[in-house]
Amino acid sequence: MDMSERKLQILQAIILNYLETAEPVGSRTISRRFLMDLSSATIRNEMSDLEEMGLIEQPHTSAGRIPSSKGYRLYVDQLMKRDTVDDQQVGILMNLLKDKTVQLDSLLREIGDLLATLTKYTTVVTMPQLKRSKLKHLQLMPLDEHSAILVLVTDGNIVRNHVIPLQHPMDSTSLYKISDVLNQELSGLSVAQMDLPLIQKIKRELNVDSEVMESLLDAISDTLQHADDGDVFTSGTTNILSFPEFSDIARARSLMEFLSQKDQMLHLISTEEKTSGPGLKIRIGTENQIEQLHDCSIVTANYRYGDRTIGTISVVGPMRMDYQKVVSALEGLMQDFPDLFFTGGGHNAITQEDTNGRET
Amino acid sequence: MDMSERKLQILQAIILNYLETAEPVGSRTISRRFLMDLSSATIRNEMSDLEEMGLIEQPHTSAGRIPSSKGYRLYVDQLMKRDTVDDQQVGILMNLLKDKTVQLDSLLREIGDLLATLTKYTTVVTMPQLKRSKLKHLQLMPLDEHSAILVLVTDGNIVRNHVIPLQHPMDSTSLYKISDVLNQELSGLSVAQMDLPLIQKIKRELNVDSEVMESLLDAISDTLQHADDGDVFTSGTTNILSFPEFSDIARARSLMEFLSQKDQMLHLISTEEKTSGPGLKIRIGTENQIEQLHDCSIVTANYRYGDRTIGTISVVGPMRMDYQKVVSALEGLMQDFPDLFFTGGGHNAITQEDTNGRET
DNA sequence: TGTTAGCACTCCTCTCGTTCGAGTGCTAAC
DNA sequence: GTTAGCACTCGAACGAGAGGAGTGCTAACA
Repeated sequence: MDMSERKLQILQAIILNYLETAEPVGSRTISRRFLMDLSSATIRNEMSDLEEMGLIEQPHTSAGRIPSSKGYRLYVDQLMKRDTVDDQQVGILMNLLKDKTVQLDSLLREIGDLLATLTKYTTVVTMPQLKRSKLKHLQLMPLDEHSAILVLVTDGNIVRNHVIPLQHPMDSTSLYKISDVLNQELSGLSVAQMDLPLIQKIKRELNVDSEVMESLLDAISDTLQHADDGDVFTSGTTNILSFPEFSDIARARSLMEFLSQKDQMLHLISTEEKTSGPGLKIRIGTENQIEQLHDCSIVTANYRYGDRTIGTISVVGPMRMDYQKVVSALEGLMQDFPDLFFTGGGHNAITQEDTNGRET
Repeated sequence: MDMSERKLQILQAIILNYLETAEPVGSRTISRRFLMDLSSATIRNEMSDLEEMGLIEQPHTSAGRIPSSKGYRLYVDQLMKRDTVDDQQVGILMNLLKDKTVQLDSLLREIGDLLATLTKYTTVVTMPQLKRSKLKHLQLMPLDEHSAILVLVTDGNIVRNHVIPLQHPMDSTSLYKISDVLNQELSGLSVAQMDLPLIQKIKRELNVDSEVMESLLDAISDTLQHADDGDVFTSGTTNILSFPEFSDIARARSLMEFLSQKDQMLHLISTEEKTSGPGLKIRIGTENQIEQLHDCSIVTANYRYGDRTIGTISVVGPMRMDYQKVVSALEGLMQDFPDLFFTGGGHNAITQEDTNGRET
């Protein structure tokens, strides 16, 4: 079956109306609100075709139609207007953040909050993983007799700190001295590179013989190896409760619990990250592998440091979500923070990994 | 009307049964399940009295009774068993945390998570405020040409960091030197004490004349003054969705949104903090000032550093909550971390501020 | 005097049938 | 190709009625 211009108009009308009302859309509604020069009967025929193509579906016989995952996919890829980026509030608010020298993690948090309030959906931000970050500066600080604090400044001015156990008390002067040496040896390297062999090498080079020093180095290396805090920041989860598709409390609960399980989210989104190019990535309904997300859509942007992707910012909402608004917001964000995003792709940058959706 | 032993038994039976079922309790149920030697008619008479005393209430004429705020208050103050503390799982799990030298804030987070999973309610932990904390150690670290990082270690090994703008680039050696001086001057003081006059004094003492130095000190003082991050950590919010009293999604939403507004929570709980003594504090239903919490109860423990209260750990649940379990869990916690809590009060430490509840 | 059986009454909840209306598919006419 | 008309479907809304849990009151009993 071929795809006429009119069919596309009708599909778009259904999507628009369903976005507003969250109720199945009937032929009459479209005839009155969108295509006044056509009768409902004509539209009925076209809708029948659209259903056969798998772009819309019928909850039950005597109901209107709702868009399917495939329908939304077509809308997002071909129909959606992509040029209204900057007359959003985004720009104004973003500018507030832009000027300050900030730490990447708090910037990301603020962006997450902002996107959640702006879109009224839920945002999920994966924080940069320590292991993949490069060390800028390192500093040992005295804490008490049994421990010191190791402060790490990495890419994007993120500050992390860990308690390091001490075999024997050490004063701040010696801690400073060690810090200096370690800085020379380690800064510029990624944390993942700071493995045992490297530490051994440092030990040899420094001709470390004192037991104290040796145990300290071991403790540091141990801490770095085990510090894998792929943190996830979520904002706007309560927005979920205002969508009619989640008026069933069990559904709402299952989704919210899923979103609050950091490890799961991390796993989910980090698999996405690998597959996607510079632009936005949209996953619609059943395109999501995970059961709980089958009636949700996720729009994801990767953020970078230098030329490496180091994390993602996602907006999660019902499949019915206002894709245009979400995409605009994210693209506005990407324009406003060119240092944080790849900006190669431009308009046609929306990518889709593989169409292994499970529509009928 | 006088309060017979039997009336208390009946009240307790109602509370117990309502905790389990979340449904109004009838006289017949009590006669069968709790007081088999009394007929339902007798119990009806007693229940009528209890209602007149305002301890229980009737949702509608032909329904059973549910406990009122006042009823729960009496239960908590007089009836509840208080001795089964340590056969809980608490102890075992807590021990995992106890050994390590940890930072207070992450310890509190873990405690919050633990209490939420243990009680199946929601926990709210207010983090120590920077202003009220004492400085242990301070360190400036180079970041880039325009900024340095100020790392503060305070009471409880909490590490905070702030970006400090620099007028001119400074190398790490000079930053170390300044750190040393500031450490001598400031460590041991509370952050609130580090106000402008003190900074001025330091400037004079150091005979600071260089513009660079002066602007740096100003920036530090400015940062400290404006850093008021009374953070709130919440865990187990989704548990709310499993209580029948919040099966109405609007109610659930209103509560969850309230709990996620950090500033509001902070305000709410910090007013509690002032009024309460060493032990646990329980606020039941309408005893809460805030509308959204009128059918919730909150059990709060203050935690301390040295002899100052610096924050609170609260469990929030429906008014029907299992007070005994929650109190046990919190008291177990307090026993396991004697450094973190005042342990003067002991058993009768539950306090109540003022009985301005609004029961009929 | 306290306890209990009995009974009328209330009122919520559940179920079932009915109606209503939105929407469809099909057919025939334009 | 478009449209009017019509029969049909099916969910949502409504109301009546049954059922049941629970109460309060009264009268009898120990």
